[in-house]
Amino acid sequence: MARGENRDQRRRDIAEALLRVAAERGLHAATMRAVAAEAGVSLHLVQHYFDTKEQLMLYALEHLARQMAERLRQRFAAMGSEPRPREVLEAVLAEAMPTDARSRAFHHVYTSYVVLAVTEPALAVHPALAAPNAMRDFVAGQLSKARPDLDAALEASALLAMSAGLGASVMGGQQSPEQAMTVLRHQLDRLCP
Amino acid sequence: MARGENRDQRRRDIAEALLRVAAERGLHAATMRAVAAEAGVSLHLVQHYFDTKEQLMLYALEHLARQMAERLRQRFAAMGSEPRPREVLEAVLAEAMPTDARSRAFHHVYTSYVVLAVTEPALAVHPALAAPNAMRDFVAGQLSKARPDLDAALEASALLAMSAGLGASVMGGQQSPEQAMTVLRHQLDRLCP
DNA sequence: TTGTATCGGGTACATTTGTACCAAATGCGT
DNA sequence: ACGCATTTGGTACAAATGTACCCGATACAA
Repeated sequence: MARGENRDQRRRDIAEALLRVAAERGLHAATMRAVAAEAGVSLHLVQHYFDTKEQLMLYALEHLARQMAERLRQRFAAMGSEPRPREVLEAVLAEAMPTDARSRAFHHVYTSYVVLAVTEPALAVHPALAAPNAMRDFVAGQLSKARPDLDAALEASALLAMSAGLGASVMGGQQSPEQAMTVLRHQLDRLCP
Repeated sequence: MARGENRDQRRRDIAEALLRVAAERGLHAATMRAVAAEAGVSLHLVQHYFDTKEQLMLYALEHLARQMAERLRQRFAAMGSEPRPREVLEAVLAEAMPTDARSRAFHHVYTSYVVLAVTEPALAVHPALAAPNAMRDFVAGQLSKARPDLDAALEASALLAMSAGLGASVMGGQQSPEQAMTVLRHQLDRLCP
């Protein structure tokens, strides 16, 4: 039996259990015991696969980033071979919106990590939290392709900030996902007619 | 001696101690003992003025909202009697940007509360977390005054979302406050020429 | 078969946290 | 001066949490 693969699968299972607990009860509720119970394993097993809680937290964050990247990949694959920039941008920004339970959970946990990173240096340096930078460059590239006349970096920052802010307000229940998407599309209309 | 006033002052002192701890070490680090130590009083005193930790948390949130409202009032007072909408909007949105240590602390703690509210119903219903709604109405009013031709509610949502998102990215260190303000002013230029 | 390393489970322990209880001190009216 | 209510302080306690330790079981190598 390939023990290595099995080990990685176990680690993923446990990390996903942590993300489920964090999504439903908050990241502070993701204790070692709660994660073990959610994963259906013993406390010692969690300790066995992750020597310390910090390692588990970091691994779960990486797993979260992997899931996000995978979902984006699927969105791109669903589009044609030469999609229009406007189409790409709308897909990316829609993915960043908490519409269903899964994306709500993602937003909640990711924001929890971001807040935690403010006071935890070990988290702050983690590459997964630099994802917005890569996203900004990508959006800027698409924008400059569609509208070479405007300041792509600036507009990309504005667009992503608006997307993040709208996502937060949807999470807070201040507006519905549809309203948020309307606002976002309105901004997109200005940029990519 | 007016004991009532003294009592309120004490409660404010303790609440501010909680906000300081939360800003520097995270809201999860704001334990009863940590707050007492920060306030320079005994643990029992904190218990005396706030029967339970939840009450302390709620009161501190209200105090945070009061401080924010006070700062906004000062910004308005510093402007002329009949300020131009563009001026008002820029002041409001600048206040929402984490430029100095104080506004950084405010952003950090407020976001911590928002994240907590996702899983804590007692917090979710708190009026202080509905502040963005009032802010949106206010911004929409200023916008419609300057540009009656556009959809004020929609543009206000967009502007506030962008402001919140930019604030978050400044907190995360992805860009400087100056860069964020540049982006924000660019959007304002589009709306209020 | 025997030894050994990995996987799995249960229990124990020191620390921390919210809360409760009991004692001293201080201010005020009588 | 005395009694009483309020304020302040110290200690105690049950629950939870991260971590460490000990004991089987199982699969592979010699």
